[in-house]
Amino acid sequence: MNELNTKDRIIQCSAELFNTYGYHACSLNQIMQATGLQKGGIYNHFKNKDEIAVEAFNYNYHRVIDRFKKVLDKANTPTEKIIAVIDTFVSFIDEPIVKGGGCPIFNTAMDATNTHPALKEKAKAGIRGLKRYVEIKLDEGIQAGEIRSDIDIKKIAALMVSTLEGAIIISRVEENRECLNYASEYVKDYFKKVLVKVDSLN
Amino acid sequence: MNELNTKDRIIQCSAELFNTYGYHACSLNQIMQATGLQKGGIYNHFKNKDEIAVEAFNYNYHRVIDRFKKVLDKANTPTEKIIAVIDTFVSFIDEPIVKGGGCPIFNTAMDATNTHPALKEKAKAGIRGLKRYVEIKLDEGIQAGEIRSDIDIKKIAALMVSTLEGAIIISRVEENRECLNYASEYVKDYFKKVLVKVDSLN
Amino acid sequence: MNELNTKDRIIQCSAELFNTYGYHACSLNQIMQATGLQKGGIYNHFKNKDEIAVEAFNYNYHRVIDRFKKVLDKANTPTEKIIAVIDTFVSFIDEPIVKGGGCPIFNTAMDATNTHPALKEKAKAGIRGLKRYVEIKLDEGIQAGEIRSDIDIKKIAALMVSTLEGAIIISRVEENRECLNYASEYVKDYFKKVLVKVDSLN
Amino acid sequence: MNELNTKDRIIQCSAELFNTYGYHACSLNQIMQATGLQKGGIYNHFKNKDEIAVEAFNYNYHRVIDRFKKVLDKANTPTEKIIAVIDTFVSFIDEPIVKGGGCPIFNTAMDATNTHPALKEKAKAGIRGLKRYVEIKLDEGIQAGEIRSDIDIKKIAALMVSTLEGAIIISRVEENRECLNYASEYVKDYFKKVLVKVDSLN
DNA sequence: GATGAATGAGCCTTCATTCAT
DNA sequence: GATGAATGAAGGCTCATTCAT
Repeated sequence: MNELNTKDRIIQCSAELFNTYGYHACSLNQIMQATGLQKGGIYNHFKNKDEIAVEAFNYNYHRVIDRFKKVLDKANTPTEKIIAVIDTFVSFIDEPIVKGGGCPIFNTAMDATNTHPALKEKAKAGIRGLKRYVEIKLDEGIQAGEIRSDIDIKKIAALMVSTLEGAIIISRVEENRECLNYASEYVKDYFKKVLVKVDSLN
Repeated sequence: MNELNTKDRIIQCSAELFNTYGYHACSLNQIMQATGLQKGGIYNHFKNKDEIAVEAFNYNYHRVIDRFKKVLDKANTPTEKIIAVIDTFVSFIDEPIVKGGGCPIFNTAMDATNTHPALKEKAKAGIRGLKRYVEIKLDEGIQAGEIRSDIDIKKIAALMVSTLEGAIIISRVEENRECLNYASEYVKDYFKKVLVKVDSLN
Repeated sequence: MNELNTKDRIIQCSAELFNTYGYHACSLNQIMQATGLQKGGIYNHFKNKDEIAVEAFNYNYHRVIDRFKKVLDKANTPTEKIIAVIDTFVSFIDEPIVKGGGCPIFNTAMDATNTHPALKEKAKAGIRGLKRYVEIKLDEGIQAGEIRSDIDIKKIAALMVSTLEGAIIISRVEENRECLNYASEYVKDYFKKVLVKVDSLN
Repeated sequence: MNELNTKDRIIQCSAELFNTYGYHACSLNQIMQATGLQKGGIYNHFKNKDEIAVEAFNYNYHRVIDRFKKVLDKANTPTEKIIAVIDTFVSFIDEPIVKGGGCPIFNTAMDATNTHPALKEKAKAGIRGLKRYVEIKLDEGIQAGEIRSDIDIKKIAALMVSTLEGAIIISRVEENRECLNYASEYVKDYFKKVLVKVDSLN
């Protein structure tokens, strides 16, 4: 039960490596070393490096979503959940989801944009999924009457993701939380002051 | 005067290639093909690929700064200049500074973070330079009495850069302006409504 | 009874593949795919690829001999049998004995000559067997008094095989019957005009 | 002048290796060893193994044609030239044109038929060239009035090539001249007794 | 300055074979 | 008998770099 089959072990190991180094800078030799398998042992489970990369991305994507779910589970009200969403983004820097740090979805997006069409599409869909997740949480807040109903959910979600992901990239490069703190504070403040209905705060 | 020396030609060509493909996915063969030079012709000017990459980054960085300067030259007041700063970020998607698209500073930052320490430091300094540039423009606004003097310049600049760069990444991957439009509108609105002194609008 | 055991199925499948691609260009993966077995399922019946190749050759060799026997069964006189021998060679192009076409004995001979000593010996013996078969048919003609008794059986048989096999190779490559038709017509004509006793034609 | 450039050296070495082992059984490591070059040194001159194989075939093909030309140069009359053609085929066994033995054109034809379309086409054209060469020599005999003018040149040439090439294959596998001797004697005899005009022998 | 042949390590992938299940 | 995971050598090819010309 605690045992992991080989294919999954390869996926987990390479998920870390791809997130750390990117597709082209991560070699099969690194995956071999990380998994303790030989070339052939890896190719018994995947037909080529692309397939590993795609499955590694899927794995990382789900870890991102799982992190959101896990953190949001502890939040009770829609308002709390939105705050939890923001905190989850912040956690990408404090406790990276995957070795290599940052947000694996955006890391892959950048890495694959002009070099790996299939992977780029996966990352693109991943970004859409991330925004959609935020949109849903905002909508739940509206349905619950906690959030103003006159806002443009899509725009707000896009803004939140842009700001927080942009800040994650900066904080990852600068190796400090400063920028992400600014973003987190600001977005939380904006949410509380602008989006939350006045009477719901009472 | 119109002629370009070989070294600069190599830098320009590889600046495009590195921005498009990243350090590891861009080979010297591609640079050879782009420049029309042979191996030796390139190595006469640089001692290795790293050196080319570093100079290519410098070149791209200055093109970014030049773009800001050029656009801001047309703005008269500090307030107009801040708006122009925002518009410049937007222009990264409409008229990419370098082939490959997006912001070369952030592209390099992502590419080099775990794979190329020297280049990462360059990108880190580049991001700092970008934020500093915005800080200076905000400060000029304060000095001119157009912008509220009680704001945290560093924080505001960081937020602007985070939001707009995050949106640039998304728009680049999604191949449409939507996300960047949201960001641009929002940041402009925030600037006008929150940062600009009330009486300065009269 | 109609069922085929696994070992024979492997032999038949690989006989086709080896005749089509040759020893080195035919991989175990192809044999796996053709037989529907996995690696182990094949290695349960053969200790290595060589053993499969040898048995596949045997199988193909016997199919060649069987084809001769089957066609010659319909011929009544020794003279008719010689003509049938020639027609059988022609049939190698019209209705290939094995997928991949041509004569499996000569195909293997060419494939194995400098690369696979054991297989080469098998092919060498196969060629000898083929010539011997023709010699026997010629001898039967002599014994029956239909063929001139002063001919050099060995030489005639060798000539017939050389000419027809050479033509088979050409026709296989050219993908048309032209060359083999020439050879067949000529050899038949030679047989009738030179080898058959004058009085036996009356 | 006696020096050979690297590309030609690669071609010559691999021409031998391909003729000996065939395309699939000849590895780049063998070519490396034979030429004394490293991988990269080979790939500086050819874009891939196919290109080497094609140029190696061209080289071998011309060596075949050159052998014919060289031997035929010593023959004076058209009749002598035809005899010389036959002797040239015989020489393929006595003094192989290329290491590996036999006729490189037919060796390649067999090797490439189902595995290497491009090479097969080259071999096919090579066989056509060989037959055409014989046709021309026969035609010269007719023009000179030494050979009967009522023969079907195309058919006779095809028969000669079939018989002699078929015999070369057998003699190569059997490692003795017997079969080729039979073929050579027979074809010469046929030529002298049937094709040559009676009065030209006086 | 520029060439391009040469290096040799490294790339991704496939190979024949083994063996615990 | 059959599976298919694992091996590890070898496959063809590309890489960044060097250097004699």
